[in-house]
Amino acid sequence: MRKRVADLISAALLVLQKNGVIATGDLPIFQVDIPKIPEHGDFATNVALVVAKSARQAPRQVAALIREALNPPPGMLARVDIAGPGFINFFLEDSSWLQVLADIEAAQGKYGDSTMGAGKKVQVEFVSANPTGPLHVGHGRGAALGDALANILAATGHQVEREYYINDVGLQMQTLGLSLFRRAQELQGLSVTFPEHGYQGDYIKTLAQHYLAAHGPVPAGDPDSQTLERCGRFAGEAILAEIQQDLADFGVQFDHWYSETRLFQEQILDKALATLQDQGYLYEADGALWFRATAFGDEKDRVVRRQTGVTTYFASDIAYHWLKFQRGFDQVIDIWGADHHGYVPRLQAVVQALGIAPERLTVLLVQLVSLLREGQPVAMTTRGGTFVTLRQVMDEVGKDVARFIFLSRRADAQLEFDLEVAKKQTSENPVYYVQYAHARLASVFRLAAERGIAWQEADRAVLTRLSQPEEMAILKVLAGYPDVVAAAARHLEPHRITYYLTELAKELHAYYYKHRFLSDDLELTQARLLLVRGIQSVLDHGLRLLGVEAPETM
RNA sequence: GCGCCUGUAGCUCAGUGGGAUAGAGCAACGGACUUCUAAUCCGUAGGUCGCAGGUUCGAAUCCUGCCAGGCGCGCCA
Repeated sequence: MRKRVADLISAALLVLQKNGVIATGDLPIFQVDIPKIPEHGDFATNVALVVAKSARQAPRQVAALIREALNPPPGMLARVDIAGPGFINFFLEDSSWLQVLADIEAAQGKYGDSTMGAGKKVQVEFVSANPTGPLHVGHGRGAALGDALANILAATGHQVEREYYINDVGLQMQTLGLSLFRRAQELQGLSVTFPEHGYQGDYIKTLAQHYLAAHGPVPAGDPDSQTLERCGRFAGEAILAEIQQDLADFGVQFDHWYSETRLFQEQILDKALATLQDQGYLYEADGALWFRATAFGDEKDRVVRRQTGVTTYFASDIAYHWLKFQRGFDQVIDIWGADHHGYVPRLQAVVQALGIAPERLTVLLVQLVSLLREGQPVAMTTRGGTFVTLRQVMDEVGKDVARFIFLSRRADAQLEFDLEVAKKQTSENPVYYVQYAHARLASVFRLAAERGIAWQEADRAVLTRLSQPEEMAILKVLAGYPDVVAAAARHLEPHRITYYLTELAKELHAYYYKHRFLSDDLELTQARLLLVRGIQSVLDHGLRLLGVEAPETM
């Protein structure tokens, strides 16, 4: 609907260009907004304010000329006002909003989808937690965000792949192996000193039991390298399996689980570093190999291969991102915890050094989640092993609640998650508000079916029975949905969907309270069923994007 | 010390590439169930948009400085 108005204005501007009122050339960029106040119409544009300067006339005069030049189809516009400093306010005929319901019906459950990303291949890499411990709430937020984002990008026509990068190489795996080894020794009654930087969570003890059951007793003293590696691999694989189960239960399906090990096995690291070498961005100093990150604005150069000859984690990331673009993604989105933000400039530097346009890599930083219980912070230390896992949160409040709360904030704002509030099945908990709207409608349709009410196509004759203010308000909200999805995709902000759904649910609840849908007036009943079916369709679509269930009953 | 994020109602947060009188939920207060699901609805009250400058027709939004909170600044991952 907004687009129809914008097109109308563009056409008018072309007329004015031809008449020499405004400068020829590209059309100026103007906005068509939905005003906050009804008195300002259904849509308002600032076009006259934008054009006024080049036309060398007062904005209100320009606005009048534009209004003259408008050529709307019959029955579309009720009124066009010029207001304030030169805004043009459009008031649509009520009946023109009814088109929305026909649009929804025609889309067959896909109203909100678009083709804006057609032909674009996008990778969303998220969670990617190291397989050294269970997923915690912070990972849950990243999971909800990445998954919803991927859904939204897919709905807007992008070709999307979800990927999880497994850091299963390096020092941390040795530390993990040693932690397991020492716990195993403890279980055998040997007295040990636990490694200072070891993983202390209880889950390591459990894994040690499993290890002993599978491989038999461990020797006293320090492990040889083979044993250490076996312990590390055992723990890593077991933890990864658990992570995969957690994510599956959280409703997240990855297309690829990419192991860092492959970067070595398939010589990808060598190829990527060779590319940088060819470009002249690598140099030797102090016995190490460095990447010249300062050439692209990073604050210092970064080591790629240590004095010891072992490559760094950063080197793996160079290779991994080189590979991502080799794999043909137009857009690569990484979702990281905000504590890694210092890492962004060097990775952006790598992308540029590889000759890739920097805007093709987007790193989304997810701020941390602080967990509360009854308003009191829940203590969390990462290494110490006292943290709340995603599994615990899922068990306690449910997947849908957790996802909805995670998606009810901008990613770059810190999130407070109160377990007690999330557990309440009350209005303090917005997810139920939206789900309830959907279930309520399902209930209405069940009853309508029982009463044998005939369905009706969304044709004009029936729909003109919709004339109540609540009905007009709903139509306008429904008309805005495609814009919301598109904006969520453009800005990579799923929370826009969350807010929209809450608003739509509010419209439904108010409408439901005030008017009966099923009445003796068959035509009116059919019209209202069409309207609320449109609502249900959009609620369902939006909740699906968020990865939250749309229940039939509650 | 340097860098990134944040600062909007009592609380948690929205605020659409600068727009007209800054919004929602919760909490508070007052109302509404013989009805298609009250997990709902209606109403009241509540804000110097952290502070100070600047840019312009117009700033919560852009720029600069300051203040406060969070997170980073390894040849760790």
